Amino acid sequence: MKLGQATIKDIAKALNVSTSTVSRALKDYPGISNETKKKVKDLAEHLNYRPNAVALSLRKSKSNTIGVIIPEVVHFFFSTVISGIEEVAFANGYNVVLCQTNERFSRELSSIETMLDNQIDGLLISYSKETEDFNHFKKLLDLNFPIVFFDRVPEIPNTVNVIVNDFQGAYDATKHLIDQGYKYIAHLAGPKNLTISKKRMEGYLAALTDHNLSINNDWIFHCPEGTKEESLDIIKSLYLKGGILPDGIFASNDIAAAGAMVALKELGYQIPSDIGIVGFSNWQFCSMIDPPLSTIAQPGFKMGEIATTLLLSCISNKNNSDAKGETVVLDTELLIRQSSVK
Amino acid sequence: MKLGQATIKDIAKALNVSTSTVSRALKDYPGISNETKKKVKDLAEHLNYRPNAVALSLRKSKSNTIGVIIPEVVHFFFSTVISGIEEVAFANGYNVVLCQTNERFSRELSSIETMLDNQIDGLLISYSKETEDFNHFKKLLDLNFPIVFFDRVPEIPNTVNVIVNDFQGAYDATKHLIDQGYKYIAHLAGPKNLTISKKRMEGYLAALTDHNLSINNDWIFHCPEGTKEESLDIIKSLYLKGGILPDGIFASNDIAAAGAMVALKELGYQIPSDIGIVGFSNWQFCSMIDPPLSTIAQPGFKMGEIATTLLLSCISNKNNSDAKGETVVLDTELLIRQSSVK
DNA sequence: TTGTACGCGTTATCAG
DNA sequence: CTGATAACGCGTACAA
Repeated sequence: MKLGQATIKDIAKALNVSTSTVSRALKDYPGISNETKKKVKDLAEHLNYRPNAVALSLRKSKSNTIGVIIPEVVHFFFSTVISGIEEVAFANGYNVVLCQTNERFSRELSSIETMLDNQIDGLLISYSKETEDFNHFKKLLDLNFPIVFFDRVPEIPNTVNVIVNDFQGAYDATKHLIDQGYKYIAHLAGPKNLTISKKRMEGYLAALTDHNLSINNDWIFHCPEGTKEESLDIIKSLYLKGGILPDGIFASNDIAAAGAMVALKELGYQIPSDIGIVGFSNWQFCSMIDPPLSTIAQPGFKMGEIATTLLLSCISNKNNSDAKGETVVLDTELLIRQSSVK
Repeated sequence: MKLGQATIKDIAKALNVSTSTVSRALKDYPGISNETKKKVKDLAEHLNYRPNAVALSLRKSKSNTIGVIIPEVVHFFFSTVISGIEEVAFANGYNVVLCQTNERFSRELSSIETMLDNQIDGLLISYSKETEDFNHFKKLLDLNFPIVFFDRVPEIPNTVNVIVNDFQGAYDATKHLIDQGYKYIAHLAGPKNLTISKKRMEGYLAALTDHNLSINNDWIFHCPEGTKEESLDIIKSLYLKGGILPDGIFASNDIAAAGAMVALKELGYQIPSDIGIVGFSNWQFCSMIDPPLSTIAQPGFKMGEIATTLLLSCISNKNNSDAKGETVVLDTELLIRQSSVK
């Protein structure tokens, strides 16, 4: 909207100079007399002049804005990443526009379109669960448009990615359960088409194998929704079936772990004495529930910072075309709480 | 950045017509032959033409973008509000730029400035804990700039606000504790300068008074931080002091309630049999902790929807100047879980 | 039915 | 040291 904001033109008119003079004076360009410079600056301050960012974008074909696309804000990990992104972006004079896809592919597509219409200089994205086709990314990458993927990264060559070591995190979690004496460990896995789900599953399997524990495919459950209810139902029906049952659960996310915990408690099991549980992400509630949930902490803030730093450097190096792909892998941390300590 | 995107000019050149013809053809203006219209549209589609939103903003002095300022994304309530905002905004062709202040006044100021530089059409804001001076809002309001306040609203006449009935929510929570037989009810209050804190306190006090319970000022604690640790410390030191102690706690937010719960459990109290607890906001963890936490649910999504609807109508009615203030009050809902049921 | 010219706010370039 | 001009991409009043 129009705020009656003073423009460079207004200043020029008031001072009887040209707009170019005003522009130069304001930016301390060489070759402006101190006198006019002072006059201009004083008036600008007095009128509370602020350059119109839209006009600048148009003129310079650069908006100083980056787009961020995430699945959901109501998600501890992602909201932490956002904070990291904002910090670095603001510190470097960049603005952030944010869209959540609500895990829907169509929303992802339309968000990207809109952001491009608005001339964003680059894109940070963690794609939706529904996204199985990466052509919308490839098209942009072919045009040399700066994109950094974080957490959920596509299998496309030469992209710039920031991820956590999901394999290692899952391995650590599972090994920890094993070290605690749990021998029959089930896994609540994430959505099938996400690499993070696969890596976590692999870490889980590797830990079992490395410790000579057998793998039971009936104890690996996919949780496409990721809701508490989903895992609650899964675990309940598993334990109600009877037979040989797991004495440990590694869940690929905390919500699923919490659901499992509720289910087990309702069935009368004691945690951690009967069954040990470890989650993934370190949501705030982990330390609040009973027993407190052991989990794998992901450095979300740091991920946001790094992803943004990388993106900004992509943006400035866009000419030096030889853009090799790059994947930064951040370490996770096993947080041992009571849910897994016998 | 420049994406090699086709412009209206490119189409015009390719078709040997003027840019105005192209412009008109694309928008189905009257007075364009069907023939050229078709040619233009076909080529536009073929080139994947999309209008440059920045140029449009400049031309029309309208960006179709609204700014949203909140204290923190990592906050269940606010992230829910964001979803509501996005829904309505997108449905009406508006974009959303988001900034979090991290509860800092300086960040609030700078975010607003930046957003104005980017020509946002209106602002949705829930201000920071540190904000005690509202001049930055007043200035904009005087210029007739569209602002809608939500949840945390300033005491300025004739503003447009969306809030929940904090008084009633707090009253319901406290009354519920009383109905359950708790007689000595403490209050963990929010930051002093927020109206929501005051209202919740008032609701708490009114419920006590209405039920002939005495008010004990030593049992009212302010929690400026709102962290778990803060309330944990407060409650621990209270109960370690001994003497007559509360048998009920109404916390003005769930995190504080959770902290209190941890403290009490560590001290060996049973919840809810010894002490009943009710929180405020209905974070996801409420149903996961043990015992599940009774709380007051706030309709965050709806608040976002309504606030945005109001803002958009402010934006379109900016001429019909007689803008009276308006405050929409949404109902809360008492969710009774085990933490408060004797 | 179509084209010309201008302006939105800014800066880069070229002249003076 | 300063000014005029063009351009970024688009829409529109006016002219033809």
